[in-house]
Amino acid sequence: MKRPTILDIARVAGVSKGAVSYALNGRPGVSAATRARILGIAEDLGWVPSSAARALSSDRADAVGLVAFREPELLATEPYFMRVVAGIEETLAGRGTALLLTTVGDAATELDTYRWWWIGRRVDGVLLLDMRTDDPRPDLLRELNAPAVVLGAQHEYPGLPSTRVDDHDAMMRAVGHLVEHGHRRVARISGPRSLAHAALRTRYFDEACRALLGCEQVQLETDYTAREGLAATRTLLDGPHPPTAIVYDNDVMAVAAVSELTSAGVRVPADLAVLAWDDSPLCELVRPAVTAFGHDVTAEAGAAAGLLLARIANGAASDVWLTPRYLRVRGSTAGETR
Amino acid sequence: MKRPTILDIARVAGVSKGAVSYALNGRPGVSAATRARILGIAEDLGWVPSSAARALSSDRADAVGLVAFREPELLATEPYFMRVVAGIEETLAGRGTALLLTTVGDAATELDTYRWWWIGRRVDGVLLLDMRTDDPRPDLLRELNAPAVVLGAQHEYPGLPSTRVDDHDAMMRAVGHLVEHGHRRVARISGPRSLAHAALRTRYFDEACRALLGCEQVQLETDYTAREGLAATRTLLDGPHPPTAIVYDNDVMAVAAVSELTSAGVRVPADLAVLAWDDSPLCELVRPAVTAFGHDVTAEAGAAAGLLLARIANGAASDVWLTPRYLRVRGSTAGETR
DNA sequence: GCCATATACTTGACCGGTTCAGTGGAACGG
DNA sequence: CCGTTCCACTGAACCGGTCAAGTATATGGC
Repeated sequence: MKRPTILDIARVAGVSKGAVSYALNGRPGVSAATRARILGIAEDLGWVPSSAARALSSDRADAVGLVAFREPELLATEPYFMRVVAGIEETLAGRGTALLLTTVGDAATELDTYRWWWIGRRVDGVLLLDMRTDDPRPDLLRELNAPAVVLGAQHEYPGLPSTRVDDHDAMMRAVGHLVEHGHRRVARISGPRSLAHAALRTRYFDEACRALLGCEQVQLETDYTAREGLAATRTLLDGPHPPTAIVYDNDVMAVAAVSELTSAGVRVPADLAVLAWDDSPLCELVRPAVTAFGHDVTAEAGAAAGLLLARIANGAASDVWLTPRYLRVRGSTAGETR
Repeated sequence: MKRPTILDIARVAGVSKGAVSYALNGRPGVSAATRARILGIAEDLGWVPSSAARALSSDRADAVGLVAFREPELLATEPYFMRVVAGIEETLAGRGTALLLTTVGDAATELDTYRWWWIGRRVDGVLLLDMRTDDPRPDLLRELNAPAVVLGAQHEYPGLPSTRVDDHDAMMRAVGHLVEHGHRRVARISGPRSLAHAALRTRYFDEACRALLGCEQVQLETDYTAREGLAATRTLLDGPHPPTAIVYDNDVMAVAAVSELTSAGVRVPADLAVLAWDDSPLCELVRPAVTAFGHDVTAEAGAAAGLLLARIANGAASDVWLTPRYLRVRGSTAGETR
């Protein structure tokens, strides 16, 4: 049982395949009656366009790509990535655009993937995630002249439309929230500073502390895993001036810390307040639930996908500012102390 | 700057494009010297095969598909799915095969996706996940004659090679583990019984309880979310004969329960032992860490992807049995009771 | 009644590969 | 020295769409 082609439809309808093509694509050139007849025949035959043929002749792949360059462990634990994928899908679904997904272990493979996908026309464009400082990807994509959109950019990337966030105000509010609850010794456990957003938040944290507490506070760097997050927490608490509140740069570390600390007899938030940067269902999984600065990751990813589709369709290139982050106050900073 | 084609290479090399095709694909028909020269020119020109052209002429898409039919919330929280994706990628990467991923919200869209992907030749085959009772997908894929592999099948699916697991022995060991620790009233909080594995585990749990405890024990059904898991837990503990141990059908519910209960003053495992069916980094995130029955999801998914590639390449169709599940004993069933 | 225009098609080139049936020349055997 | 075989390569069809250019028929205006 061979898959039907437009030629099969043309034969049944008694017209040329050109006419069938016009009819199926809803463009002028066929009468309404003929169009309806052709559509009916296509339906009867169970015709589905050959993506390869379409891609070859119209130079579109009807697919966009997403490359994940993360530790496998983190990829599995952190809800962030799947929420991004879900958001992208929400936009792509129904528009006939597919999502190509791959995970890579090193930066060279990452660049090769973009290059092959684009030159081989597997994708019409790509989404960029987790921008790094001195990230080689924007240059590559500009060189390739491939449509690309940056998800959650902290600054402008010339030539690459982005969904933009600004953590500056959010960080001010985060530290402000802790200060309001009486904290004077606040620390932060950061993700790797090679990531642009982690580096920037580190700066913003310093600024916020200077503004609200009069001096900078200690910050430690980790790889975002629960293991390193816990180790950093221990380092801080065992130090000479243990903080009374810690801002964690992701949900995984914050949740791990709350679990570990409460079971060790540390009262959260009475002895130590915990605030997570990314909000996710994980934050509700532990007790006390974790106060978090969050935003609608799914919606953001959907917006980015929309931006990419627009860029592919007509070269549009304006940034989209995301709705500001929200502070979801939960027990880990403001619970009953008992 | 147009992308180079094999015709460009042919012109530079002074041969026909047929010769270039032979050279690039490593098949006989060109001399070693010519082949080397052509390869060099291709490299210089930065040539990358057009996936569309290749797909069109050779009737291969060099891609496989994965359709996720899950609650968005669960998709984000449960590490399972991302581990599957990572495992698949591990096998596909380097073989030049891409992964098409989509999430769907209903069964009709799910089937349509498979149909379009296959008839439109977007994929050479698909992976099936989360088999349901009376799942319509095997029939559809057999009808389409599309290569497909079932990941984690509990029984044989005629025509569909599978990676097979058998939860029967594992369930016996799980209940045995709890009985050994002195538990006589054991309950289980299941995932939706519309899922084949959840339904089967429900049966196995009954069998294990009859064999090891002399009578069946209570089981409640949920949708796998933390919310319903907690509600079911409450129902059990507030009932007339509260269990002293609960087997949760996924990591999310078990972890949520441990957090909630310990913060409510329930001692785990002294008052209530908790065992999770799927092991994942989540289980290590809470205190006490959650005892879990697990298996190497990443490796399993990789094996399934390998099976699919073999099936696509040569129609091979033998099932692969996975290494048995392991029981990772942690604090939630065997911790110091203090 | 005749030319201009619109409509509803047809025709065929084209996208960039793969593949099969030639073809010309060198090597080889007798 | 001629016929056969093998090798290295050419030429062209083909995959299934898209689309620009061409054609035949109907419609309209004056």
